Amino acid sequence: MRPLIHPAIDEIRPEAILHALSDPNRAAIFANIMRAGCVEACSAVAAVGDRVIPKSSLSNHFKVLREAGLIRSERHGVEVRNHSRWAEVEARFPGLLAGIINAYATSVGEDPPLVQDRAIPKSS
Amino acid sequence: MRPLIHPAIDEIRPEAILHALSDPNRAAIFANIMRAGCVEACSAVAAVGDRVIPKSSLSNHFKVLREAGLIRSERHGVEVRNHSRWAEVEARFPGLLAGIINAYATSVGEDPPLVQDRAIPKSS
DNA sequence: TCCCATAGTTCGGAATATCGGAACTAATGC
DNA sequence: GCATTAGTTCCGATATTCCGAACTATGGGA
Repeated sequence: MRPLIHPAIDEIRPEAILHALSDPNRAAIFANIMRAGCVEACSAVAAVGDRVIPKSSLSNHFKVLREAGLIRSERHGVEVRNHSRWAEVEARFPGLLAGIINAYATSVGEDPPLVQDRAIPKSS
Repeated sequence: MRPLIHPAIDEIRPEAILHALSDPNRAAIFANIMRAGCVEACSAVAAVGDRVIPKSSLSNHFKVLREAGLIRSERHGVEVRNHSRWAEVEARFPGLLAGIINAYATSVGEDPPLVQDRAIPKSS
């Protein structure tokens, strides 16, 4: 299990961000990470829309978001916590993420790609 | 040779735009269409950066941009003229295209994906 | 009208990427 | 030790991309 890889802020490329967010599932996960106080475990995502996502696919989605520079992932014991890197990305590419997230929000009227949270087990 | 297909403005989806522009070649072509007075023939693109693009690939790039709703293509005799649909897309997804184009422009310092125009033959 | 040149599309196969089930690792608790 | 939970990795099936070659469509001569 190799360590989690994060690009430095000046290594982040627009094409990687666009590719990562061109998948509506990943865009929904990323939007959710920002809404949910910037922390979301992989296991907190059960489904996007009405489609259940297998965990190998979820793991890969988080990897793509991470390696695009959109999130920062840290292992905490057995789980991984994901933080949005919005502020860093916004500083480097002003308006990029807002434009994308707003565009998805605009098109939600026709096709809501909302993340359905899995009930988090007795973690308190 | 089937007719050129353009989505209606309310059929344009953010994921299609992001996918289309997540390819630096296509992003460079699109940026060039906007810079060059919103008209550019397929044959006017010879290369992006130092990489020559075969015309079957170019044809496909224009198709992806067109079907994402980013450009409008019209046949004029033997050639095709491409117009940016910036204004329409901006009206539906404010800030999206500006954010993307600016992001690529920002990262140009490290890796310029500029379109090299082919000399247009005696077309006047 | 026939022929040619030009602009662009379509075909098809190789290379590449994505998806997801099954097996695996790593941490924690009993 | 064994079980459970969280997540990753492996790998085969499927889908996508790339690009050379063949094709189509238009316009312009002779």
